[in-house]
Amino acid sequence: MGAGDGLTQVSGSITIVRGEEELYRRTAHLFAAATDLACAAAGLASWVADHRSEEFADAAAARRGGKRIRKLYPAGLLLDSVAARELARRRDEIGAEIRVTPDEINETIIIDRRLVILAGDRRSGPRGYSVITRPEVVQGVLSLFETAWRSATDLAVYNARVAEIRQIAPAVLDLLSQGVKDETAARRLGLGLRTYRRRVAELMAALGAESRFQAGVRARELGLV
Amino acid sequence: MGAGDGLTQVSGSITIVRGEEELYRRTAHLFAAATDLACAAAGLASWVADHRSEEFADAAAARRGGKRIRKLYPAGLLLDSVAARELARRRDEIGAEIRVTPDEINETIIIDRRLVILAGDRRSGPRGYSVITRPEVVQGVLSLFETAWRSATDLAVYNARVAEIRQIAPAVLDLLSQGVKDETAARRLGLGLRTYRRRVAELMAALGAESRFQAGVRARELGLV
DNA sequence: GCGGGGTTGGCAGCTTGTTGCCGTTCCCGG
DNA sequence: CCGGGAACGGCAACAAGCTGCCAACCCCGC
Repeated sequence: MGAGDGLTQVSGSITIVRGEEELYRRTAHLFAAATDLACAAAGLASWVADHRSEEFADAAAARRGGKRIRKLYPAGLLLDSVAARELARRRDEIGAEIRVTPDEINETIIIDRRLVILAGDRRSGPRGYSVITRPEVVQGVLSLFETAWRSATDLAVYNARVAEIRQIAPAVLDLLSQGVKDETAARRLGLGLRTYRRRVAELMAALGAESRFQAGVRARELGLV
Repeated sequence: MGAGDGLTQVSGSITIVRGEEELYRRTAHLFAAATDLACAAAGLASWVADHRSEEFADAAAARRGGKRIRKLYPAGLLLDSVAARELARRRDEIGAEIRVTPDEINETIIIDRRLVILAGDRRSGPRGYSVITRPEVVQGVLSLFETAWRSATDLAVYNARVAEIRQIAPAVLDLLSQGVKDETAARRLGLGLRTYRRRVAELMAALGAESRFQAGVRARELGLV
């Protein structure tokens, strides 16, 4: 069943594509023609997040034609100034509306409200992508995206909000990832313990984490540590 | 100063090489000719860990010639059965002596006790590798490696030790990375709280982590979550 | 100078996490 | 059956983490 060509056909309206090159081959024309694109990305560098920005430079140039591009990213990305700048660049050069959320994101692309690409588990081998055109599924995913979009925060707004914590984030995250206890870390940074813990709580909020283990996973995932 | 060819010459005996392809190009002959190889790897998939296993298949075939290959890996890798099997394969097919340690590892390769390759920070752009022949530095790094090697545990021994925790590790790690509290997690796994916490403590020991944040970072780093 | 707003840091109460202790249970070997 | 060893799970003591409270301080505008 197509085991050799990186493609698995599951049903008439759900297709599993293995690997990003194959996905690109099959979907490039859809992106080029799309007038409405919605993406939820787990990070800065994934295919979902970045997929061939050149096409979107083209799309941006055609923005007068009514193309709409929306991208949803993890809020934690803005703890890193390089990533923050890159997101702003994507917004400005590509004309994408960008919002961020501390909630965990399932990597998703929705094209013209009628085709959905879901990224599979990243852990095992070449990544699988589900390409779905079944209307009920598309509507369901779109509904979830809209909900997430509505509760997300505009890039510029959130960026301003975390500008200050971003200054201290690397130091705090570094100490946390070394297993340093709060009292020691606070002393090293010349902060009171209460203030250090405030900083940690702010970082955890941005990472959308409810435990320190989860925060560690998230921080590593986003390349912050 | 070679900015265009992926190579930066720092001094007569310390060379910075940018990117793994370039590093391979410059060192392949050294690996082929090496009779003593010592590697400390941060994970399963990094260049340091895996660098062209074909060459070592050759090396294994030539084992009668007196080649010695030692590899040091993070103990946490053995929490994953796929990784555990892969390490055993590398030991058996390549004839490498493999030990594991819970301590944090700096990615290092030592060739014939006279050349050292240190992997640089993985966070920014193409990875830099320092190729060092300066004897004092080589001896220093070698000394550190020997110390780590001595305190490390043989693969088979550690593997047997964690075989049982490995069964439950995925479930525990999954719950931890979702931010689930201990009491809830224990109930979900049908364990008493004290036993769940024993499991968590064992996982943290294998990960060499002293805080849950650090454990989360390590677990993610090793691809366990 | 005064008032308002925001931040800091110590304190305290509470929750969560860490680990020793010990009785209970199970398994295995003699 | 008995004894020994290991694991489980409840309990408790303690440490670490979370967060509200509030006084003190700083900055800014009027």
